[in-house]
Amino acid sequence: MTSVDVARAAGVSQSTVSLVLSGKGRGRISARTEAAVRRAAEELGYRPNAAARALRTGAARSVGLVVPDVTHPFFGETMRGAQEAAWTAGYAVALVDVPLDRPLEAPLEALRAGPVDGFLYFSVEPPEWRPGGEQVVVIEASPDAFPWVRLDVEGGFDAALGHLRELGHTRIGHLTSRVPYPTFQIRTERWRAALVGAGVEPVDALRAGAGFDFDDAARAAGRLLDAAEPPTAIACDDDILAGGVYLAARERGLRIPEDVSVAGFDDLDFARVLWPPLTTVRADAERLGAVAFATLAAAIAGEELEAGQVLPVELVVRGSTGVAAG
Amino acid sequence: MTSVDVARAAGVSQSTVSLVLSGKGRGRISARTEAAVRRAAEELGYRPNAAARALRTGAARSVGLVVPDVTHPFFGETMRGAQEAAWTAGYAVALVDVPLDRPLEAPLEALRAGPVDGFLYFSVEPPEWRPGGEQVVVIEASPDAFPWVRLDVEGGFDAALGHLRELGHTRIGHLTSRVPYPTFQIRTERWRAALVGAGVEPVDALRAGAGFDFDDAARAAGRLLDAAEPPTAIACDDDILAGGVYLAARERGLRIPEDVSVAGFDDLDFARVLWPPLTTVRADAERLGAVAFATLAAAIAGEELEAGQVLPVELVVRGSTGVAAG
DNA sequence: TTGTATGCGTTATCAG
DNA sequence: CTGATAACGCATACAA
Repeated sequence: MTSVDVARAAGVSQSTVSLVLSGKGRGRISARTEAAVRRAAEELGYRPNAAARALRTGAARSVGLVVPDVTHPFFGETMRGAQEAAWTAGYAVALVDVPLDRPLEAPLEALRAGPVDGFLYFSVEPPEWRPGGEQVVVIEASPDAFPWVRLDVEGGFDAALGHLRELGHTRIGHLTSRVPYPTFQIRTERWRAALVGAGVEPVDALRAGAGFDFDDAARAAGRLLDAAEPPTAIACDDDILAGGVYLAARERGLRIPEDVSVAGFDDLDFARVLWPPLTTVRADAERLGAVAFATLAAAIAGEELEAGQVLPVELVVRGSTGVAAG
Repeated sequence: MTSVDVARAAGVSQSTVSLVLSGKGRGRISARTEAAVRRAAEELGYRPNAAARALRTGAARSVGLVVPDVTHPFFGETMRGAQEAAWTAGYAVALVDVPLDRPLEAPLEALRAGPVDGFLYFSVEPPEWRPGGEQVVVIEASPDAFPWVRLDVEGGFDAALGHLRELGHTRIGHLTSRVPYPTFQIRTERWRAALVGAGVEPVDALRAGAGFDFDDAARAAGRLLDAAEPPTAIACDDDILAGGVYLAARERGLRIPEDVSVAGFDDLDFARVLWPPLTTVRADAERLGAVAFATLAAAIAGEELEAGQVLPVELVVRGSTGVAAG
């Protein structure tokens, strides 16, 4: 079933078929011929061969989506936003899930061979080289060298920290991601600033790093809570980490928020189901993904674009934060 | 950067390059020539053009992954398993997120044009037609007509129900998915059977359906709990639905498990962070995905394969289930 | 307004 | 053992 078959059925040449179906025949092909071609294509169930088209045009109309953890709900939402935007723009989406502790190169290698016109890196640092002509947009990662989209992490974390300070907390702990990415480094900076502002030394005993799983986060939170002078509140880089604090507090018989306040980041769905419901910073992950794709599409189309975009976030106060004890 | 460039650099013909790099030169190409070709390819950073190869061979070495909800952690894990298996087999993975209330055809149409050699349908009913020669494997959906992989839902749900009955529960409610898929219909059948076995009529007042989000699940659970004769335990089709029961119970001042026991299905990560931790049925979603891909790969390779596979699950008893009150 | 001819980069057949 | 050469299906410059 190729354009040649359609041409034969419609009694025209192959190039006419191509012209008609690509829409580039506008005004050059007679209405009758056009109708005949369309009908033949329809009847035969013709669909253009993507490989041939890609070979000929040099564009695959598909983009690669690189995420560090498909199972993290935040990425799930971001992926949904990106993939929905991509599909409506006629782009397919290739998924690449690369755990951060594994080399990127291998899986990407395959895609760089042509199946993909560009990459969306979600919280993953793109490799240095750019051998092919693929476009790249980074989301929540280092903005150097590539167009980027990110959340207003400063504003969000400041809001959470400010909320905690208003409740009288000064010894605020920070449960941080072990991934050394800018988005998390920003959080650490704001945390330091907030503590200094509160007249408290941002000592290492008030910080602990963990991966994005509840058990690891619980262990790290435990170290914070077991310290000689434990924090009265813990600001977390992420809701998953905050979940770890719940686990650690529970093990130690500590009540939230009476004994320790907890604030998260992302507003994942499960945050509301926790008890008490988690105070967190809401981010529109789906929009983040959609904007990222739009940026990439513009780059692929060769359009001029702003270097970066910052999306707003919003503090959501729920039950896990309360006035500082004593 | 094409094979022609490599040929020129190595001082051989283009077809020799192809032979060497595809490994089909085994024993026909001299070691010296082979080395020269490989070195030239290496130095030039040559990588075969995927579109050209796909056009020539008719195989894209990529598969489509169709899921109803990328943000659901269960699909996240399944996708991870499938995509990891795919990458190690040299296949790329195209992601298609199709909410169940939306038509499948549009997004699939694009992929059927050739970029994809086969489809993995996760909890999505594949469309009837199979115009192209793509292979299809269905996961947790109707097994008719296609090879399938699924979880031992019967065994898992029976275990949960049996556990509840051992605790003395007879009026067991069922919070079910609104999606009319076999995997959920099976749960409903087992629930009916269990109630009948306990001498209780499986009336409609003991059943409620919801979508996979906490709010909707909470509303449905509320209807169960507000009934004249509410259930003393609720078996849920899924952990998200179980989360809804937590929300509904909390709103009504009911304690889990003292006033109502709750059992989930899937063992999503957040199940342990709930309070009390959720009793649920653990499913190895990652393996499900990996097995599904392996099945699809076999089908693409034209191998004979067993019609279906059932993967085991395991009951995990935690704090959300207790002895029946009264 | 339509048709002819060409090439995109590969693989694979067939001579040499 | 290696090199011409012919497709694969499409888009497009150019000719008619």
